[in-house]
Order: sequence, then structure tokens, then C-alpha cells
Amino acid sequence: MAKTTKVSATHESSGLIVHISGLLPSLSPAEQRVGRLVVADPADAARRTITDLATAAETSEATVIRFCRSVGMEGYPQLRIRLAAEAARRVEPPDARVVGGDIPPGADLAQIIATIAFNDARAVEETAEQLDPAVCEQVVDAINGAGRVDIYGAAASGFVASDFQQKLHRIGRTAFAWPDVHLALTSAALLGKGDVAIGISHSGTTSDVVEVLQQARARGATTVALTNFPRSPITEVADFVLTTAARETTYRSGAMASRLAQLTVVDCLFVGVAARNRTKARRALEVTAEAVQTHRVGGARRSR
Amino acid sequence: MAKTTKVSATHESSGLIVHISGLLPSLSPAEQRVGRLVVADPADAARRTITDLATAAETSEATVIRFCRSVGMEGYPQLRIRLAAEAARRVEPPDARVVGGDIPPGADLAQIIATIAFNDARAVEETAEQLDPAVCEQVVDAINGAGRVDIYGAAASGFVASDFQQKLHRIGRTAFAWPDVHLALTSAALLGKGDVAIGISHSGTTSDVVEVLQQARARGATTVALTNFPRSPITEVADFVLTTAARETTYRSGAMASRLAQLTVVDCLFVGVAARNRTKARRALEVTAEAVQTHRVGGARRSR
DNA sequence: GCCACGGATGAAACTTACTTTCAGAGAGGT
DNA sequence: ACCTCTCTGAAAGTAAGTTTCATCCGTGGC
Repeated sequence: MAKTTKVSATHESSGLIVHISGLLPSLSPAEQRVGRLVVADPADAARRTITDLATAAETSEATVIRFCRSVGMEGYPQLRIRLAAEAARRVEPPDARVVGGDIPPGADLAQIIATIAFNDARAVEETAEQLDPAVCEQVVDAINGAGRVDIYGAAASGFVASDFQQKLHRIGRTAFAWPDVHLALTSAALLGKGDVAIGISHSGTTSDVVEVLQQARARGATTVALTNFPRSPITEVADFVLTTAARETTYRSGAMASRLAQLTVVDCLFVGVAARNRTKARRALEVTAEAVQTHRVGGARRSR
Repeated sequence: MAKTTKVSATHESSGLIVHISGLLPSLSPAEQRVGRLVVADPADAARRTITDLATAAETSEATVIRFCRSVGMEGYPQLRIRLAAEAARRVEPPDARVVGGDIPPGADLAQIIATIAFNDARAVEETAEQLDPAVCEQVVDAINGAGRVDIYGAAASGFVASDFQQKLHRIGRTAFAWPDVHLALTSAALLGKGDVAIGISHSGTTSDVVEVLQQARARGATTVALTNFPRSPITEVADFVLTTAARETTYRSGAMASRLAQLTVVDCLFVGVAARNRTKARRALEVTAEAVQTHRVGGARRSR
């Protein structure tokens, strides 16, 4: 029963901790307790025996084993070793920087800046680490051969969708971003085989986006999901799943690190598509750049 | 050969492999066989069970345990996780990260991903490093005390503007983002003392944005510029200048790293404003999060 | 409101891995 | 030749990890 039928963007080779935190919401409560312990202090978890860890998570050994399987490990010893390895590789963050956690109430701006930058940068790095080039390749191919590309996203993810749309458009690809559900549904209904629909949702649970993607799929379009959680509902209606690796800080409804991670993936896909047809893409970029030239002031004397 | 039963204190943290190879000659033949296997491939040894390793070394489990004790470990599991950790640390990724520069024409997706992520992450980090907390503080104060906040940006910077607008709105601040020059000008004309106008432009030369910011300033509003170039035209019409530190790669018209850097600054300002009024901001976020709750599918729970 | 179903969970049975014990083999030393 | 001391693996013993299964609880159908 340990089969992953879906093409997923998670490397089995690295970023186990990231992988686990992405899976966290899709796990059962007891397994989540185990997962949180593991993510919080991998090195410590590696030192514990299964009984020890089970007790710490207030559950049974059986659940710990289930957790191991859920995250793709064969058994507890395997998990232990991987955790030890990951923890060793991990660079300890500079003291003042609060990792993934809360920003302390009394923090001054300098601290806030350091924390945000640290988390944002890490989200970008970890996302890239666990991105599967093979899946990206397939998505790039699909976009490249598509007659039309539809991109859906709500709220913060909507800006990401628009950004992607704009980028594709600038290199001469027909792409649309629909921030409105009704328009999106209408558009999705007109998609067909060979077209591509991309749904962006950090949580993977935004029903509007899921619904539209499903519609697109029913019409025969190739569907792509971009989400932080590899087992969230959106992945069920997607042919290809690309995952981000952001652990949101406080104000998580504010979607900070997650959208940077999404944009990084967008960049990768964009450059991938552009690279498929270098000269044409470059020319298109030059032409569009020229077009806005008259809207620029002075010669942009760039120092810095 | 007087075998030392007591092993001199080893560093808990590192150099186990070196330590072992140093002890090698002083070990008994059977233990040496074990030791050589371990030194030759620590990662592989960590993967084996004690029986497995014993067989590979053509000896018994008992000898492996003796070996563990000889090198100062409590037992085999302890040795295993230490080996895994050391092996992981040892394999420092030499990396094919193309620093700053262009993406080579023949690059495959993996290279592209690594390059983009590296540059994106660096832009975020370097931006945070050179951000002046004092200036941020003043900007945060201005926004905090503002009756109304207008945010201007074109193209890619327009999405950043909208993102910021949305964030401020979610914590109960009156903010507007104007992607259209005419609407923006109209809005700017209605600003007054105490209001804040923020202009976002990577190059700092987007005439639409500069113009609008100038208008806002003429009306008495406090003006803020967010740009990558500290001496660009936009800084001349701004009371406060916040700079990003993105060095764009190819396809720079595609604005990749720059918008991540901009978003990082937006995050900092946003959290800064939210931190000024913690409880109120948090409540607002909760309320807004609740509002979209019905637009979510399932609890992201899924077993398979 | 009741029942059927299915997933989540821990107790206990079970298996495998690890550790200890012990006796035999072999290398000096006397 | 005999002692003795270390090295060694077989086997017994213990702890760790894994599987099975009965129970519980929430969900959705009638």
C-alpha cells in the first residue's frame, strides 16, 4: 500500500524534514504529534528509541511506525538514520533568528527583518531543493506545447498566477490568469486536450481553485497543481504536482514565505519554457522591453 | 600490544571517522576488519544492521559490539546514527550553482532551478542586510499613522503593490493599489498631509510611478520609494527610500529576483505595522481567515 | 435516531535486532 | 607440557521494532 501513483515533485533523496512538514496536515492527529516532535528537533528524535519517541508524542509505538511509513520510510531505524544525517547537514541558524516560529512580541524592526529574510530565503532554498526536475520538465513540455495556458489562484496566490501569466505572455505564449471564479470556470470549460491549466494554492484546499482545475481536467486539459501540501485536495485533480516548501511564520494568513516559494517555482518554469526557444523568447523580451521604453525616465543611471 | 580498555575522551561532535582510523592499528584483527569497513564507507555502514555488518566483516555480532565499545560508543545503534551524521556532514555539496551569472544555453532544468533559487535567495538575504531599520521604522510609523495608504507599481511591481495593499487591508488599514496611471493620478490628487504614498519600481525609472508619486508629494502626502537603484529618478520624489538588492540574471525584463526582494521588504513593513498593534491585527487576521473558511475543501486530510 | 462503515488508535503478540555470557581455540610464557 | 591470557563466535538473553487485531469514534446513509 505504499505506492504513490501520482507524479509528485518531492525528491526522495533529500529534504526529509521539509518533506515531513509538508505532509504534516495530511497526517492523522497522533501521527502529527510525532511529526511535530521530529521536525522540531530531528537530532534529538534520532537519539531516541521508538518507545521513547512514542511516549514523548503521547502515543504508541505502532503509531510511530505508521508515521514512518506515511513519510515514505521503511521503518523506524531508517527514519532515525535519515534524521541524524539531515540534522548534521543542517546549519544552525544564527541565534536571533527565529526559525519558522513566532516573532517575539517585543522584537524590534532589525529583528523582524532578520527573521523574515531568513525564513523567506530558506523557503526559496528548500523549495528548490525538493523540486523534482523531472516533473518540472514535464510541466515545461506541457506548457511549451500548449495552445493555451490558464492559471488560477486566489488572494495572494492570485498575484502569483498573474505574475506567471504576464511572464508567459511576454515571451509570446497565450496565457490567462483568472482571479474570478466564474470567469475562471467559463474559461476552463473551453479548454481542451493539449491545453494546460495551472492551479496555485498554498494550502491546496481553496475550493474555488480546486473546482476550476477539476473542470479543466474534465475537458481534457493537462492540469498542474502548485501547493505546499503534497496530499491536499488540489493534488487529486492534478496530473502534475509541484510542491513548495514554506513553513509560514506567524501571520500565516498573510502568506509571506509561501508566495516567494511559489514565485521561485514560477521562475523555474518560466525560464524552462524560455530556454526551450531561446532566440524567440529573447527577441520577444527585447521587443516588449522596448515597448515600455518611452515610459521610462532618464537613462536610469544605475549606480549601486 | 597493550590494548587500552579505556578510550580517551572523544569529541562528542565530530571526527569519529578520523578517530576510528587512528585507533585501527590498536584493535584486534576481527575488530579491524569491522573498522576498515566503517571507515571505507560510513554511510553504507550506517545503513546495515549489526548482523549484516558482522557478516560483511566475516565476524560475529559480538565483535561488532566490542568494536563499538573500543571506539567509545555505547552500542551499535549509537554508532550507526553517529556514522550517518558524519557521513552527511562529510559530503558537502560542491554544487553546480552558477553564481550570479547567466544561465548557460545548454543548462538542464536541475541547473536552472539551482541557479534561480540561489539568486532569488541571495537577493532576499542581501536586501535584508542592507535595509536600514531606522528608515523602515519611520515608514512603518508613517503607515501606522496614515489615514490612507496608496501604493503604485507597474507590471511585476504592480503585483507587489497589490500584495502589499491586500496585506494592509487584512489588518484593517485603508490601502489602495492602483495599477492604472489615470486612476492612480486621480487618487494621488486626493491625498493629503498624513497620508502615505508608496511607489514601487525596480529600475526606479518607470515614469508612470514617478509621476504619480510626485503628484502625491505635491499634495502633502508622505512618499516612499521602493527600488533597486538608490539614485534613480524615483528617489528624488520620495521622502523615504527603501532599496532592494537584486542582481537580475538573464531575462531581466522578466523581473525575477527583484520582485522577491520587493516582497521581502513588503513583508518587513507589514509585520512592522502589525506588530505596532498586535492584538488588533491578529484579530483582524483571524476574522478574515474565518471568512474564507467556507471556501476550503476538507481538512487537507487524506490517507492513501 | 439508528445502524453500518471506515479510519484511527493502542494493547498485545510476535519478529528481528542488539547485547551478554560463556566456553573453546590458539598464542606466548614458564 | 602446562598455564594463562586474549580473541573469538555460538548461543542465550534482552530490548527494540513490527504486525495483528479489537476497540473506539466520527461520518454518512437510511
